[in-house]
Amino acid sequence: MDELPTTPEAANHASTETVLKRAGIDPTPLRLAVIQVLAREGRALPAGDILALVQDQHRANKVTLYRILDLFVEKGLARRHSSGDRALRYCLEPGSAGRPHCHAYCLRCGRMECLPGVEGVVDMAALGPALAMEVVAVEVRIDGVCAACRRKPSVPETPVDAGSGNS
Amino acid sequence: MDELPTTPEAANHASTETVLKRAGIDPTPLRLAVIQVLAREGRALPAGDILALVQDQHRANKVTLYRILDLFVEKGLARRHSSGDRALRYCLEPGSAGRPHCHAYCLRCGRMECLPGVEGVVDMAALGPALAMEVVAVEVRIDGVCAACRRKPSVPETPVDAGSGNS
DNA sequence: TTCGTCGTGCAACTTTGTTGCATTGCCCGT
DNA sequence: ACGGGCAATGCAACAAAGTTGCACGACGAA
Ligand SMILES: [Mn+2]
Ligand SMILES: [Mn+2]
Ligand SMILES: [Zn+2]
Ligand SMILES: [Zn+2]
Repeated sequence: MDELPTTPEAANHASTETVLKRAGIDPTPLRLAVIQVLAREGRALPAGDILALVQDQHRANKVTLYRILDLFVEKGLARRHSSGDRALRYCLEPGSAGRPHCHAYCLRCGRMECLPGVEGVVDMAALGPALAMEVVAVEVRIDGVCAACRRKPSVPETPVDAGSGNS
Repeated sequence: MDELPTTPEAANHASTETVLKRAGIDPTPLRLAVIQVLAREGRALPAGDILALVQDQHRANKVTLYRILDLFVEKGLARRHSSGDRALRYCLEPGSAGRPHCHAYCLRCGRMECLPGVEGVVDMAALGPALAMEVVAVEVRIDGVCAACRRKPSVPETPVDAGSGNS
């Protein structure tokens, strides 16, 4: 089953199907399209953006998309994060390893990049009082202005539409 | 110079007014009620909760509340945080120091407690790639189950049809 | 076939927050 | 006192993101 794919496209399709199956998820065309969008973009996207990208190839409904995203999160395939704006964002586990990771959110363009895992970044011991709680997850988000945006004139343009040139 | 009252109670009328004035905010009755609720609760509250608490004493409209909260955030009096559910939460700077701090969010009861500052908790150097961004804020949230909730039966309300005389 | 489940779609709804505009009270210059 | 701004508040309508209820077609098991 570890055949070398001949093209990146084929690799993407073949391996995402395998990923879904191994997670116990029936690899329907729509689910494949969703996971491929997430894999291709490699960062945390709001559902609206995912829908727009998926719809480039597939007719799709937002309710179904939300259900697919919930399923991915439930099965540990994807993670859901909040960005401080109103929309939650979804990303794959980078490297398909199941480790939680930090994010960087650009307040100007709305891009949310995945960063290394939280291990070594957060010193849980320094949070004394927090340890009164049974920890389930640790969210770390760096808000700021990304390199690309800093290079651009700081035009007070339309603020953060969470859109990335799609649709 | 910035002597805080020795008791939290004393803080509740005389000093909240001073805090507002020093922040350049006209201390209207409604604004005083809002900051007093935040000071009294000492944790991060969603706007809906703040409105309910304020309305115990004061007739108030949600639009005005949102505008007051925006103003507090803009003037650096309060902070806005996301909790993973879709309501943003507001808290005062603990100790009236202007330092950002971490939070603990209970997934069961929804309480969001303020924790110590992020200094000493997050190792920014460990985030290599993130440093491509000009950092504006660092959000750290610990999700889990708080001590109080862990003590309670894990299922608050289950539609189990045990023989309790319900037909 | 008949049945049940699964994946999807659509409309209506809920929650959270925002916009537009009216009203009220206050300060300020006349 | 008068009148014009202006700040603070309120109300209704709106908007974005997500959820619920229900229907429908596909498909496989009985
Ligand atoms: Mn991520
Ligand atoms: Mn706080
Ligand atoms: Zn950017
Ligand atoms: Zn709790």
